[in-house]
Amino acid sequence: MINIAIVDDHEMFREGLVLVLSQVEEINIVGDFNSGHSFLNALRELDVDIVLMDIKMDGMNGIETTQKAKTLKKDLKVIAVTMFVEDSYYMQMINAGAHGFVLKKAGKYELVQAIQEVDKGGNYFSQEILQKMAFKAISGKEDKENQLSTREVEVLQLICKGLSTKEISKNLFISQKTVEVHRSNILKKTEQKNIAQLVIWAIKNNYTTI
Amino acid sequence: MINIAIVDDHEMFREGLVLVLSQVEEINIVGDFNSGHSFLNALRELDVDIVLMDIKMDGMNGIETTQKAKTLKKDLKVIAVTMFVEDSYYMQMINAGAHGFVLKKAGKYELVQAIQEVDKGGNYFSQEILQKMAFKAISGKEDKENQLSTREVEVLQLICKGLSTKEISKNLFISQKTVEVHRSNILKKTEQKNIAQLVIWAIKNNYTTI
DNA sequence: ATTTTACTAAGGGAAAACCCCTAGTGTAAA
DNA sequence: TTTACACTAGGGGTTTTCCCTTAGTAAAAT
Repeated sequence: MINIAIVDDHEMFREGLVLVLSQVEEINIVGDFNSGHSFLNALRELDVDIVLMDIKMDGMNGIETTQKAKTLKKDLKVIAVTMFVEDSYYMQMINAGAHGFVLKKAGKYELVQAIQEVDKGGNYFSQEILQKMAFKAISGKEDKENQLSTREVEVLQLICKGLSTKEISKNLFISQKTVEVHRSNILKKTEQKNIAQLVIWAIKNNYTTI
Repeated sequence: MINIAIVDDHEMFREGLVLVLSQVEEINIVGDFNSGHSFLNALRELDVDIVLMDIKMDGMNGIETTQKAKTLKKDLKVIAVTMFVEDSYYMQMINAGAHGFVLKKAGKYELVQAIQEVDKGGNYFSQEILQKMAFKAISGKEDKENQLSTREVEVLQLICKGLSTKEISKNLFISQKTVEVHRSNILKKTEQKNIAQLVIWAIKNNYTTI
C-alpha cells in the first residue's frame, strides 16, 4: 500500500485526483491540502510515502513547500504536478528533491505509473519533460548561465504586472538605467525577443501568475 | 436522473470530473469527450440533458462547439466551465446559449448546485462572475464599444506570439502605420496600458493560448 | 440615400524600450 | 588575495511603441 498526499490549491482538480487515485487498489490517500502551509502543518502526524505537489500555488509554491517538507521528513518522496513543460522550474524542483514530474494533462495511467516508479525508489518524468531535458543537454546550454538573479526575478515580475521601466525604478528605488540593464539581461537569458514573449515565458516558467 | 456529458481536453481534469459527478445520485454521466469535434460527432446518439463545456480547448473552442451543438440539439443545456473570471468571453458563451458558468476552481458542491439549477430550467453563474457582470452593469460600459474587430483580434494574436509591428504588417500584407492604428485601438478598447498587460488580458479573455 | 463602421494609411512627434559601452561597489568563492 | 559575480548607473545611440491628427474606400446598417 502506497500512502499518498495531494497538495494543490485547485479544488476541483484536487478532488478529482483524490477520486481517481482512490480507485487504485495499491494506493491509499492519506490527505489532500489546498496550500503548502496546511500540508506542512499536517506533515508531522501524516503517514505519507509520496506527495503529489502542484508547483504553482498561491502563497507558498510547490518548490518552497518541497524544500521545507524535506527538512521535516527527509525520506519523503515528491512528484511534481504541473501545467507546463518549460525548462527552468523543473530543475528547481529536482534540486528541491522531487523524484518525479508529471504534467496535469497526463492521464490516470501515467500518473499511477509515476507513483509506482517513485515508490520503488526510482524516478519518473513525463515524456515531454524528458524531451526538453534531452534537447537542453544536446544544445549544451549550462543552467547557471541562464539562471535569473534575485533582482532580475523582481524586475521580471514587475514587468509582468505591466509596470514601465520608470515605474519599476521607483518601485525598487534604483535608477531607470539599472532597470534597463536588468531588462536587457533578462531578455538575453530567457532568449525572448520582446515583452510579449517574455510575459508568456514568465507564466510558463512560473515567475508570475495570471 | 440528469444526464451529463463532459467536454474538456484536459484529461486528468475530465477524469476527475467524471468521478466526482458519478458519486452524485441524481447524476448520470453519459459520456466524456476530449474535443468539440468528438462531442459533436457523438451528439446525435447521445441522450444528454446538460453538457459541461470547457471554453478553452485546442482546435474547436467551447463557444464554437456550443453554437454547433445548439443547432443539432436545440434543447441542449450548456454549463461553461472555465479557468478565469474575465469579462469578454462569457458574454459570447451566453450568446452561444450557455445556461451556466462555473469556474474550474469551484468545488464539487457548487458544480452540483449549478447542474441542479440549470436542470430545473434556471441559470447558474459563479459568484465571481456575477460580481463582474454587476460591476460592468454599474459602470455602464457598453459591450459594442469595447468589442474587438476581426482585424484587431488577428493583430492581437500576432502581438501575443511576440511579433513586432513590422513583422505583423508583413504577415497581414498591410502597412506598419495600419498595424500601429490597430495596436493603439486594441489598447484603448481593452483598457490596458502596455503589451505586458495586454498579453495577460488576451490570455484571460481567451484570445490566445499559452 | 445617408450614416456608420471597419479597414486602410499617411505625417509627425513623444515616450519607451532596446542595445552598445564603461565603471564603481560589495560580497562571496577559489 | 585575487577572481568572479550581482548590482548599481552613467553616456549615447537606434528602434519600437505609443499617440495625435487627417483622410480615403468599401461594406453594412438605418
